[in-house]
Amino acid sequence: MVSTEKEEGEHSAKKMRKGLWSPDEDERLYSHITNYGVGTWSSVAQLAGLKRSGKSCRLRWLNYLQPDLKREPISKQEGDLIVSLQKLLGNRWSAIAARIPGRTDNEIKNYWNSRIRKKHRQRMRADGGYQSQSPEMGMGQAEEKGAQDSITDGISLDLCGQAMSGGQVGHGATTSHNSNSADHQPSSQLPVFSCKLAHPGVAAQNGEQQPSLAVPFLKSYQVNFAEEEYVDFLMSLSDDLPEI
DNA sequence: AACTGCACCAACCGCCTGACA
DNA sequence: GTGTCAGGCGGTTGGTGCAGT
Repeated sequence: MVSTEKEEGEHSAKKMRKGLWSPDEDERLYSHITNYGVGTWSSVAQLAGLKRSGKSCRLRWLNYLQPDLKREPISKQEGDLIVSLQKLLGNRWSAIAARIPGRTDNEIKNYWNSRIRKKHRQRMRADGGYQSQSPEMGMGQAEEKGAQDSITDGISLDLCGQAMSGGQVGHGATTSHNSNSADHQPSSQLPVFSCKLAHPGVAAQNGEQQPSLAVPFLKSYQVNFAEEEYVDFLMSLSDDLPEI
């Protein structure tokens, strides 16, 4: 676990501290960055008096200390958006995070991985599972593929109406525009998916640097789909996406 | 009460890329 | 053209808390 200051002192002065951040370290890093900015991360670590690598400081700032981070758990709407964007962009967590304000790539990655595990376990229980896999496989390719299938199913079932800043993905019943509820629609009715999903295509095509969070959405689509067309539409968007 | 399995989360590791000398 | 360094990214690991047995 986290070594104490005394233990640190007993080691080489140059030895980098690892493990969980203490409140004091957080305070040092936060006040340094808010007062002086970042500059280079290695200098931040040095100037803030932290025995941490620049990488570690950067990670702590981006994933925890940044003032504009959301603290509440990922909502169902955000989860749906993550699923949709993962389908679209693959495991490019930073690209996905750039489209979900207040969320970090690490947070999204953790959410995704736990979701994959959950879906996969449900599937294993349901149909006897992938018995050819070794138990220590972890999140190997075969396991992930099985889980991906489940998640594709989840896209068509779980999406619900919610305005996001820049991107919207939602669905309502075919015969009704009342889609405010986050509950699943009855499966007896074919749902219609509405999708307003934006991406930075224009800027990238012009060779401009992709903005991180400030202006992530420069082009949008707003269409309605039957359920079986929805995933195809998301996939087709990927052809229009620039390499990010 | 003790144990076990699971979910969640924070952080590290290794690799890649771009900037710069 | 090449080497070095810092930053960024995705994958993975380890710790913690909670629920179930």
